[in-house]
Amino acid sequence: MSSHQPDTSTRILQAAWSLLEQSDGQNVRMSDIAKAAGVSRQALYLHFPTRAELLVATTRYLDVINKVDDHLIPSRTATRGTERLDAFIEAWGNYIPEIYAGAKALMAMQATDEAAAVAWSGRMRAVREGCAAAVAALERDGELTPDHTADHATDILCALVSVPTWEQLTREDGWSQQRYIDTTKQLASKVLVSTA
Amino acid sequence: MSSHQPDTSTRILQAAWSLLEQSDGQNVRMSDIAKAAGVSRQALYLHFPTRAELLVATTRYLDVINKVDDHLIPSRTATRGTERLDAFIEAWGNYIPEIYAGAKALMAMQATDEAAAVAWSGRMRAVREGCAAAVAALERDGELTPDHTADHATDILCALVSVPTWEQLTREDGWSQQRYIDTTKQLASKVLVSTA
DNA sequence: CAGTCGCTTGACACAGTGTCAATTGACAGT
DNA sequence: ACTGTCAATTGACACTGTGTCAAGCGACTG
Repeated sequence: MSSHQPDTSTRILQAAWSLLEQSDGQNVRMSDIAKAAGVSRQALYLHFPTRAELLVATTRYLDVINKVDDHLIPSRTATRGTERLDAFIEAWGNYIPEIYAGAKALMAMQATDEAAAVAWSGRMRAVREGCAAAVAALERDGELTPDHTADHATDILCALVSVPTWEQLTREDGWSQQRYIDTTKQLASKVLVSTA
Repeated sequence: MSSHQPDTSTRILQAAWSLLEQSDGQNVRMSDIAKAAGVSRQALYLHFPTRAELLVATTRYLDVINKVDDHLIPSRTATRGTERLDAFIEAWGNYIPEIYAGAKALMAMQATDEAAAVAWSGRMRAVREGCAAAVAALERDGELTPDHTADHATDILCALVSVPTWEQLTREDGWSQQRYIDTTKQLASKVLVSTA
């Protein structure tokens, strides 16, 4: 609603996202984004100090667009620990493809840009909290395997649902999204739940 | 043995590797390598056509230095499927830290450089063959879980022992190499072996 | 003594990021 | 209408890093 034309910052973010999505997060230059947004290259720097910040802002913009919190409601309302684990994997696992292009661009920048590294690890910290909550729910219900401490189990779950793992299984090995979700749920159960 | 001074190509590869190792594969420029090798920057291009090719050559050089085949002997001579699985994880898992810096540099280049992407996926194909062999050994001994086909199980094992997963657990989560190896063996067993 | 091989020197083209200064156009408030 | 301000444009520039090119040089070989 509101204005017919979104403001320039928003148009830039939309253009950035559209290009990132088209090219899986690769080879997106500032000048490309400017052109797509119908704005001069310098205008980008009036709104975002660096390319890294623009990328970060783009992923944040995505969270708003996709109403990421809504995705997580089933996970938070799930009662039993195992249900919660499945709901978390379902929610996050299905969110990965939404943000993959942005994640990839940001991960690629980490190598050279310190700010990008910090930004990305911040976003991953949020996922880790989701993992930790799922593990805590298992532990509360006495379903957590005795093989691992809660911290240790959180590390494992985090690795299982990481973006590179998703990328390898769905992009390189050709798994469907459904197979990815189902199998990840099953692996997490086998590995973390004692009474499975 | 032989000459007191190794030839220029070798000196370049040694210098490249030394710098990659020092900086975990990041921020290593052609000019840095040239300086470290005591050679002009242009000399690098007389021996390797591009930075990507030099990186690839460096990882190949590592395989020779580390006698990668020797590492794999215990894996190939293991008799039972489960032994073989453990031996493979032990061998490859302990080889990852040796090559990590090179892997990281090559993975970072994939984003922009097609040749680097091809080179890296080629090297990963070799790992996949190791995974497939371990899974085949399990299947032969009737120890493979009925939950997955052999192909599917290979995909899972590949993901479990991937470099990004190793990176996350040991570099971000602070796991010791020993814990990484032990836990990965345990996870692989739980997930792939029927009689575990 | 000529040839050639390996390497050096210095210059250059190119792409991409980030910076700067001058300018324009629109939209206030008085 | 006059002034100020704000958003954006234009065009130039610095910087970094890769890759290319041409000329030259020293050592070893026939």
